Amino acid sequence: MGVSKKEISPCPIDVTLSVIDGRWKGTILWRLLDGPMRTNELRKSIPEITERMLLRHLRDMTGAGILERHQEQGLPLRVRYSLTPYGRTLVPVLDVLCSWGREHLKRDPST
Amino acid sequence: MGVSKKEISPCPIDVTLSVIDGRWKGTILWRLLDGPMRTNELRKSIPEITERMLLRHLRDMTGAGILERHQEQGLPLRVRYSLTPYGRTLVPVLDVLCSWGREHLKRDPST
DNA sequence: ACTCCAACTGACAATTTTGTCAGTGCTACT
DNA sequence: AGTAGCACTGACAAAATTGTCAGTTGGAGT
Repeated sequence: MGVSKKEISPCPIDVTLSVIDGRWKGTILWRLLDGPMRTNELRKSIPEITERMLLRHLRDMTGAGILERHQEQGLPLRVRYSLTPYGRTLVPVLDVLCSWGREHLKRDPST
Repeated sequence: MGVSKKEISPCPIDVTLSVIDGRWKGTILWRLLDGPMRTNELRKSIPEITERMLLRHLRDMTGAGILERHQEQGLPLRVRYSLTPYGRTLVPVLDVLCSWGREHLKRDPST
């Protein structure tokens, strides 16, 4: 048998996971699926996260091109984060992760 | 507006990710998509992995119910790992991760 | 007998990821 | 003037994940 492509190329599964993982990235993306949110809204909607980690993950994902930061012009500082068009290409991925997760929870509620 | 379900339940995306992630799990699963493999075959097909880490991830995933260990009866010790029926429910998830990863590589070959 | 291989384990170090805590700049409210 | 909120950063500690290295068991090969 020939040498499969798998042995010479990086694993595409890992490529995707490297964009998506991190303790809170899944949760953040899950929130943003419903639309843009402000920094503080995100923080309040994820009570266990610390501000530090939220910001860190937001920056990671912004750097990866899947989120964008909108700073509303004007008075008090208001920043909204949303999926970029490129980030929206992840929606099917997230949906599939989400539904498998739900099934898994039914099967094994310990998680 | 009411309290969304998101604020009171664990994130199902994270549930899935917790099963799938770890430095080498994606790669291992990718190999096993093509069928059962022996411990050493896996090891050779992933040159950068250490034996220790391979075994550790295999045990994690076996414990999570997505892989199974078959010890062939008999003479030299031969162990094969394969996806369980339950683990096969992950195939669509892995496929989607895989194809997004491939697209991402085209776009951003630095990964 | 000696060496090798396959599968596996344990002690421990290095690295990476998270978390804690304090602090900045700017605006709004009273 | 004092307090509070928002977005954010840096220094550093704690914890989790990976990696290194040596060692075990049992059969096979010479």
